[in-house]
Amino acid sequence: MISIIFPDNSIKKFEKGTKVIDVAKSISEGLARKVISASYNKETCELQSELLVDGNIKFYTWDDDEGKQAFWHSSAHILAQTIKFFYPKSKLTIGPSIENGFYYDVDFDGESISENDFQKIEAKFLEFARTDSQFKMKSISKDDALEFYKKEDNQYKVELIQDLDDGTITFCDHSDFSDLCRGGHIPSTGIVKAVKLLNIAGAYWRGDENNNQLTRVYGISFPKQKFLTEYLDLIEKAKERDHRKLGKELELFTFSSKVGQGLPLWLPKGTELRDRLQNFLEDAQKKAGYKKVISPHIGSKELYVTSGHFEKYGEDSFQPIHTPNENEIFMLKPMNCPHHCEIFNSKPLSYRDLPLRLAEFGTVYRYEQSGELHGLSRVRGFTVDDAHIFCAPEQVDSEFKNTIDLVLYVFKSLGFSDFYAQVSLRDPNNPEKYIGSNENWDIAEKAILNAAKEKDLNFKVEYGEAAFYGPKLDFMVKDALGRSWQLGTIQVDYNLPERFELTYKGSNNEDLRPVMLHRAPFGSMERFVAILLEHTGGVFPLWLTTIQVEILIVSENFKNYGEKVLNILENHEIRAHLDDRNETVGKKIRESEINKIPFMIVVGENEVNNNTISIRRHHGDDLGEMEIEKFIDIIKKEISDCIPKFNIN
RNA sequence: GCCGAUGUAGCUCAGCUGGCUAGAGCAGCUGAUUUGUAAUCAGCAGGUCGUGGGUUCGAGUCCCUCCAUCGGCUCCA
Repeated sequence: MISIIFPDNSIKKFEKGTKVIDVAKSISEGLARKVISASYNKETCELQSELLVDGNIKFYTWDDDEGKQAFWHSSAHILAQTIKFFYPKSKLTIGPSIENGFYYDVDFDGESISENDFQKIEAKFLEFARTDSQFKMKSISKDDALEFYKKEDNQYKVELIQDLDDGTITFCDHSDFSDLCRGGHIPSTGIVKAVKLLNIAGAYWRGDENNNQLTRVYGISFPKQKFLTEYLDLIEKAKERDHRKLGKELELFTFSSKVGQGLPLWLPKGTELRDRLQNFLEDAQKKAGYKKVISPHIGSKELYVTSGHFEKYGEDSFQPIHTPNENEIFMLKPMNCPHHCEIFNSKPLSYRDLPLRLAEFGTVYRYEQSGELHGLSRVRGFTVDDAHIFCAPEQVDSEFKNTIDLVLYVFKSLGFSDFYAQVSLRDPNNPEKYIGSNENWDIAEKAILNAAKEKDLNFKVEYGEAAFYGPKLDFMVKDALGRSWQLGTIQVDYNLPERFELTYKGSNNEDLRPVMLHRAPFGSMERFVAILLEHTGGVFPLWLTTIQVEILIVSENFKNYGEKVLNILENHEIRAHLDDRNETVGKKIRESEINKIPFMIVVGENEVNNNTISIRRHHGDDLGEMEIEKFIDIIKKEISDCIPKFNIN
């Protein structure tokens, strides 16, 4: 007999060799019907697995993430089966589940597949699913496994198997299809009732661009047709919040192929928005002891040779700018730090001057790969809300934590609650990728981890993601379609102070080396506005929005009164606009709604006679007729309630 | 940069298997209307069909080049 512990901590005895599904049945038939995957002692297992030792069991249904992963992973098997049916010569590689669905990477070996083929593949997929074939795991010797794929001339699977130990290799069979697989399936194919292939893309074998490029087929599947319909609706709705669409509709920014790829043009409304964000952060930074500086958009090549960036990125960036003097070479500024180092160097400093916090909304230019450009989220010219904190080593800890506070303040002010922190450390296997001493890296990495813990951040550690000059902590936020983007960032740098030979005088008149912190709460103005648009759907907080009040006159006869109202509002520093066009009220309201104006004021004969205004909110709430002063109180209170307040402790 | 898809008026789209002067709605302009909570009516104007080349008696439609955009991959100081 073995003892099995359930999630509620109850313990039951079972015969050794009892199947997982039978354990589920022992609880209830209902559970046994719903359960689609399970874990035993924290490892995924099959429902048909026989339990041989004591352990903790957990059952998963479609409602659990683990259940969905098993469902989609199993769907990838069916997709592979279908692809093999239509393209017998194709070579399968890997087919995992992902956050939303699954994919399979396939080498089609000269044959081609396109979206036009999706329909027939989906139909065949469902046909295979309806055979309701069980997923069955089997162990196989390394030699047999290699033999199996060598016969198919599948070098990818051979490569995978060669990395595995004999005795640990398993295949999963369903119907007449067999695939190398670690496990974690739903019981049978019949549970999959709906499937949709989403797109095809190129993907490099093992994620390395020096390897063959495979064809990745993305799909998603569901246990009910209805869920698929709902999912597709959700995607359509999310596309409505795409910042590229909203940016065009709200006239915030544009691009021109004549200006160049990835070079955004900020329109008047977008510029106002961006300025307001900039002022908001600058106010906070002023209170937090930052000093503003300004540096030019180019710098001599020597500057970047000194910083090490030329060696690292020179080939892949915008190329040097030449002058009539043969030996004079400048580079477009790809970052602000080297300039700020020279500002630090501009006069002798002592420990009493530290921490020195130099802030600049600095525009930089990076030659991003053309395929990477994405609306405002990834561009070639952008403005970093940059600052560099030069401090004594013993100040790193507190400066780092204060900076986290500033970033959290920015996020909170703009309603970003769904984010996580990514701590990026060295790749322990490739120490040569980084510059700076091991000792300094250790100190910096420890400082970041401590700060993240102490500030109670929801963080995960990624090895090998550090910048070449130091470890960092990035604040990651998702866009409308669930893609993660880095916004705020804080980076420790022991390297540039070394390269620029930065020193300050200690209390004993000795020369000491400062530590540098790079930080940007927004990340960049471009990307921040992009994500802000997608999160708010273009309905910005009242304090941030460009036009707070649109005044609509019922007819031209009330233009004078409208102007009077406009005047009063402007005197109270409320951002209002008078729509005095010769159009119907209905049309003006419709346009104000489309432009997402928070308040609409309607004035006509009634209002003129009563010396009042009528208020309508965005989305249709009618606040009725009231005196102007009363409205001013209401809107002022709302603005002050939502306007961010920054207090330093 | 790589794989795949897309590109018709300022915007959103129609244009069948190649066949007369390429259509619509919105936006714009002009005029009428003086309007009460999500589109008043009429008229006008607006396109070398992304670019360059090719096939053809004939190309928005077929083929190639380049450019840009979109979905991924790789990259992201």
